[in-house]
Amino acid sequence: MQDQSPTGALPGERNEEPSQNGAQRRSLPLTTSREALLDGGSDQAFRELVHELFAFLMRHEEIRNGHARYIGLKGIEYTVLIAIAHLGKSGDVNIKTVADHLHLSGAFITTVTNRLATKGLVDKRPDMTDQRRITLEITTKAHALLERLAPVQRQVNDVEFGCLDADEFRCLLGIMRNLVDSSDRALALQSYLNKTS
Amino acid sequence: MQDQSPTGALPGERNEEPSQNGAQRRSLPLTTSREALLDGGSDQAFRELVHELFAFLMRHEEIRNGHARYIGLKGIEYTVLIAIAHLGKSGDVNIKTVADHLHLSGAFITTVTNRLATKGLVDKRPDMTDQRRITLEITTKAHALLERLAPVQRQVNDVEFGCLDADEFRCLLGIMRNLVDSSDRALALQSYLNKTS
DNA sequence: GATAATACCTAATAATACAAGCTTTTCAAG
DNA sequence: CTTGAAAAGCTTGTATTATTAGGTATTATC
Repeated sequence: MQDQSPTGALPGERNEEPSQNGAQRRSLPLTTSREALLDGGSDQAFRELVHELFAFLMRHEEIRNGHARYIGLKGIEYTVLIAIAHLGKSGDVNIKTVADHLHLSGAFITTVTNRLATKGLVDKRPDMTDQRRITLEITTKAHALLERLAPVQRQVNDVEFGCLDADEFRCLLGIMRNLVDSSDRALALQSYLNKTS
Repeated sequence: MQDQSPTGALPGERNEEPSQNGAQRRSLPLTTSREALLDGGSDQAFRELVHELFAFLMRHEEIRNGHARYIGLKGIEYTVLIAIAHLGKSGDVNIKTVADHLHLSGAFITTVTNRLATKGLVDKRPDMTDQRRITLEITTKAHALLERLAPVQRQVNDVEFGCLDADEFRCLLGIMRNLVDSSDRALALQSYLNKTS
């Protein structure tokens, strides 16, 4: 699938200098110690998961960029826009809400939402009860843009997630909900370990 | 969890201008049409999956950056380094192999691997059978670096993926393998649709 | 050989994201 | 009241990340 060794020639000629070739063939240290993730003491499958995760992640991001491009936005602008719409379903949305959800800095969300406001896609109103805050809402114009995108987006999403049946979908959703929380804990641990080094 | 509306005050005052507030409360268009991903005709759960996916993705990337920082590398340098080690298990690795796997441009992989080579972490040797190609290998020094990282990495990974039991792990790995392929197909469809616009 | 295609490199450029410092507002303590 | 700390958001400057364009060398095809 990766077009590995497309030369297909002279297989016997590899590794003529074994002294140079030792490092990466040697076994790498374990990257998890959890029983459930190890298979006969090997973390091979876990490593593969991590790599597949990254590979999917990059492709998914590129698909997002494509959706964005279709309606004249940068990838990150599209991401912030739909995050505002998404978070808006369960309460008022402000800069910090979005920043926390997307795990980006508040300063960055400020600049992106300003760009979106200039384009008339996001409405920034001061919060009634706390004048420091800005309430973010997507506009009717943004809604129309998302309507225009939807037909294409549906087709692409149907292919991207075409491999999922209903059970796998439920399974994946449950796992992802948990992974977000456990990742936050892992980040906290990591920063603690780095501090005490 | 998101510190939504921490003011906790005057809940009755929201939405005093309903005319401004219509857009984001209105129902958004469906983003998938697959039966298996819809729940009573609603794509709400699917949307949530997409958002959880992104949220996890950002946290996972930050954890990677932390691993990288621990051994004095940039996030992308660490990523490329372990990709070379990973791909090296199933054949020779060259610039294009890595670029395809990570879905980055060959030019970018060139600059990153050059940086890694300067640091003595990657060995770039011309391929025996095709002199245009460069065979990439991680060095003994890089191996030692990864050994040093491993103890910390294990602890952090154990927490990050602490929510997975053996069944969920198997399930997730299977799904991810499929998702990488289906994403590639989705990207192809997207670029086709954009061309015919 | 001539031509096309591929692999890689370099340089210039663009997109992305953050840190530091600032203003304003809120809230709690005096 | 008022004073000070903390929080929200904005501005500016900068670092990182990644691509595109243009170029060379090599291989494969006719």
